[in-house]
Amino acid sequence: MLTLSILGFLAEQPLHAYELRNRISGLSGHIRPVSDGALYPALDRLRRAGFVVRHEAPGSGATRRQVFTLTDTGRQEFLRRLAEPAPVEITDRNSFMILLAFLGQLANPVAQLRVLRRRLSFYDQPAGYFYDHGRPLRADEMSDRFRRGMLATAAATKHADVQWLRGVIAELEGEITGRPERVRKLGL
Amino acid sequence: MLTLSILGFLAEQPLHAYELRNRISGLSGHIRPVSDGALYPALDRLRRAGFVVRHEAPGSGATRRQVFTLTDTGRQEFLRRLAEPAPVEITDRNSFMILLAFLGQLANPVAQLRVLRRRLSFYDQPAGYFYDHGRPLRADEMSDRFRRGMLATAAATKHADVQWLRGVIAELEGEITGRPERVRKLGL
DNA sequence: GCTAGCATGTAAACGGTTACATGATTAG
DNA sequence: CTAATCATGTAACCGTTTACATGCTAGC
Repeated sequence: MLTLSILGFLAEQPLHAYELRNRISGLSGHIRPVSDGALYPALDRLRRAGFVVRHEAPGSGATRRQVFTLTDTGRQEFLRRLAEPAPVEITDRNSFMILLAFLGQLANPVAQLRVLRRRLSFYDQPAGYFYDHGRPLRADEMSDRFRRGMLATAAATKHADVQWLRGVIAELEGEITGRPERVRKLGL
Repeated sequence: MLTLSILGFLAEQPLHAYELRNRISGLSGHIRPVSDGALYPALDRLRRAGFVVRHEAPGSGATRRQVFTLTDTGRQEFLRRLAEPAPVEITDRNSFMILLAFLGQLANPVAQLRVLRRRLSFYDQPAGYFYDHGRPLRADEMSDRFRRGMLATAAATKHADVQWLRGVIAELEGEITGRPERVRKLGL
């Protein structure tokens, strides 16, 4: 996920590591700030893989900035990862949010729809959290108030997510079917 | 977090690794099933640390089960980790949910309250996700619909969490102040 | 006959956390 | 004068993922 965040921000504009760190930390709501020990090696892996190139620039302080720019293959890799996310990037909400932050960079709305529909279909399968003899327990069967709270807040989150997903999917579908019609009309 | 889940389930009853795996996977809503390569080494670390003991039992199939039982020091460690969670276990929602799943095992409601209040106070600080020249952008200032969606669903989640936290905190506070009064009344 | 479930493990590779190391500038 | 911010990095340690390895039983 760190790698995708780096590629995503660099796809917008070249940035140096320090600025990347701030943006990535902001992306998670400062819940889990990136550590330098993760960021600098990650940038070097990307450089060795040929996805970014590095060049020096003066900093606002004394230390010179190492500015990273996405290469063409880096951009291809980024778009591929956006369009074909791994299963965990769909199921894990934190990971999906990072995907969502950069989904707008996927130029094709059909590709955007594919990702959003995968997330929505994941929500189709009901998620039972606790089991008694293999049977998932319903909220009202649970004696523990904290576990009931888990289920209640999870349900609220799911509801909000599904509502939004349905809305944005309908919006995109309208734009896709709407556009060719208009083009046809204008063309005639 | 894997370690806390293991300790939590073993605090309820002795279990073998396979059963633990099922419960831990269920706990996350099957979003991120535990891999054997994480579970078995984790159990062995706990055994070497003296937090669990292992003994054999017949399985339903051919392979014999390795049943793990929490030791007294293991239970102490578990309760300590529940009562004094690391910062990331408060800020990261996934981690906090695991904490919540076992918070009922903390016998003292005052200790439970301390944990819940820490989570609530984390929500006090506003979370800006994207920045423009250092200034956090509001949802209506953002041109990207997916990023607006991120903020919207995050706000809904936060709202549900805060509502629930306030409710359960008030409930616990009532029980704490209520109980001694009744005891006093009965005592007189 | 085959797949799914039950049941336990190991090893290599990878990536992240924590701590260490350095040094200039700016605001209180 | 001191803390925060800017700015870049390294090294040890730790835990997770992924892939490999084995073998029985029950249901289709």
